[in-house]
Amino acid sequence: MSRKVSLKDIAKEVGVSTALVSYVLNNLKEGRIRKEVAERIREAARRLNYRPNQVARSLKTQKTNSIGLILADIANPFSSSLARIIEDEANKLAYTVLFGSSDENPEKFERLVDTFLNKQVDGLIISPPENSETALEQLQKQEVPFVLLDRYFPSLNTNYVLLDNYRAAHLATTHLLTQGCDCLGMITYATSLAHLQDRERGFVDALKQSDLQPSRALIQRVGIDNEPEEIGNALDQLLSNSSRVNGILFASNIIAVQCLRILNRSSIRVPGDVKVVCFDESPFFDLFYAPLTFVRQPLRQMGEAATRILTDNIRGTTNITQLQMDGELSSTHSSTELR
Amino acid sequence: MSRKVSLKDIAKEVGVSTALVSYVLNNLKEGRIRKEVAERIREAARRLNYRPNQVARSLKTQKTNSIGLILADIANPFSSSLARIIEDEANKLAYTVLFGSSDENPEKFERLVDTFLNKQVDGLIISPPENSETALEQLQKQEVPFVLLDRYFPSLNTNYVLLDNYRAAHLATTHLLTQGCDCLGMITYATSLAHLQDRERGFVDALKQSDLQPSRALIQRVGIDNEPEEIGNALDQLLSNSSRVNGILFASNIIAVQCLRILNRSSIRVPGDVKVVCFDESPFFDLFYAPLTFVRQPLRQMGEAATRILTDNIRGTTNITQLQMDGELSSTHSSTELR
DNA sequence: CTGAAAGCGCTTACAG
DNA sequence: CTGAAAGCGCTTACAG
Repeated sequence: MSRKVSLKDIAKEVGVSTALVSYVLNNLKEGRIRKEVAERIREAARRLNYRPNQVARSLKTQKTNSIGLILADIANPFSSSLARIIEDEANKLAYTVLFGSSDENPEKFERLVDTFLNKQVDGLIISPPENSETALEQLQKQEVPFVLLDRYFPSLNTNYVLLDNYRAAHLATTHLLTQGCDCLGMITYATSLAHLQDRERGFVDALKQSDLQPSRALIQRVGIDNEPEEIGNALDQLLSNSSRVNGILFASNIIAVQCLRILNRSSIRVPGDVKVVCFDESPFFDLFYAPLTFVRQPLRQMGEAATRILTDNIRGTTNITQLQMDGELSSTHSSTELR
Repeated sequence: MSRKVSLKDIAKEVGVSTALVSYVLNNLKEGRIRKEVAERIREAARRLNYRPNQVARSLKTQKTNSIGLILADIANPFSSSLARIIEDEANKLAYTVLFGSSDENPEKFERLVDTFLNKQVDGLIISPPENSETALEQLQKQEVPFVLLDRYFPSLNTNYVLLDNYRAAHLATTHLLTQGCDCLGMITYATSLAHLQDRERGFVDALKQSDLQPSRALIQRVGIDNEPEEIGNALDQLLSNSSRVNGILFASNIIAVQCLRILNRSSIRVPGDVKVVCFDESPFFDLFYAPLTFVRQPLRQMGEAATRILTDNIRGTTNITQLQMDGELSSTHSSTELR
């Protein structure tokens, strides 16, 4: 690459100090620099195609204006939707975002954190995997600004922004009951992650508290790596003769899609034979022949809040913000359009 | 944040120069440093929780080991799948990735390029919007390593990796013809983007060259911003009485989903009333009641190739690589599983 | 085997 | 209004 032009080059060109060039290009000391000199500096910068080296600036200012975003898997539509919202909000606040996928693997997660911190990101937005508490405590000890997104650890007093999963699951379950289901099933994950346990508790409590107590309720748990076979087996269990459920709550959109495709193939009709409610929304739910009911997470609010809380922390705020937002029950064929 | 520990702190602690510390921690001059000293340095680094400051390193080495990824919209599953593949490949090659969405807007695109270059990324992977040729020529002039992904400009001699869209569309169209469609439609974008024009040419040429010439063939073009209404109108046009098509090629998965949902609601049966082939794959296609045929792009090969070509260029290669990869016609209910 | 020193490209307190 | 100079935290040619 042809040598890049630096402040020094401009200074030489114009015949002033680099300090002055820096002031002018950063619009500092506005009134205190001769208009004429300022203009010559700007002109030279333009002419030489000057590009401020943010790396040098970062080294000096100890700020990179970049944040790290760690999700389970950016290829998951739920994650990429959040990523997009965070990107927009971060850009608005003059931050760039680095991203990484943890694959639910705490070691990989720690490696990502390490890489990002070495790159001197100003803070992190994290959807943490299981068993990452220690790593997060480490971050707290090092006073790295971060906010958890979508997930949290009750044992840790950190910033977080997530759905009120208990209420959402409660709502979804009650919906199934009022739709007349008397034998309910849930397919969720075998995990210690609190947000998923909240969904399970919401399911169970809704059943307990309802007058419409189902004759049976079954919970199937699959691995968080979403093995299609395992999900298929879970569904089979719920639909087997001995436990024929007529209402199912799916704890994620991936579980939902996997199960709906199986229902398609087995010609089990929704909602005729079995009613379902899914967690998370997807524009693709519209492909299903019947309207699907799902818990819509307020993704935009969540992403924006997480980004704002993070940047506030970066800029010095020390208070901890914990947000549980309400989801709403929605249904395709009435939902917002895909873009 | 409690002051960070630097090389200097370790040097002081151990009683050696920072140079030595640097050598040891970078595993340089292996044989030429006393084992005992090296061990003491490593131990101190560990004990003090030393974190190498990549910003300082980058300033000195003129390499950031990060690449910028610019897509149309990271929230689009097609984009996020590519992003994930690129992330993995980049990590393997010791690069971190920054991302940005252009929203098909050339001004926004240029801003992103600018931001990334100011951050001194070592190179860019770009899915360029319309009218970004000048910006790309600029990059060439500045000798910034970059590779185009999914899209290209025939007028520009740049690296690129993309589907052979002409052949893929040809294949898809021929498929519809052999399925007995005698009145074909295509819904694509009104755009100068070459990869989409290639799809259109493939469609048209397949018709011309076939013995199974359809009685009519219609092309509807919608804006690249995917206005649902516009897509709906396009579909209406194809299905209106005067031009009742029985086979449609959708130029993107977004167009496909939008149209399939409308077909769902209008109770027009696929493939009974109309057969369709979609571009791009989506795990969610499985939600559709009937098997869907689609052009599967070799995303993994594309993402990996783009990343490798870029890093090769960063490391000094100067040759230009242009790859058009073959897509294959695939169908849900037989495709790989969703994870 | 090891160290002193320059320098990457900025910012910014200080001095005038 | 403007400049000289230190310093951010590294790397690395050079010298010994």
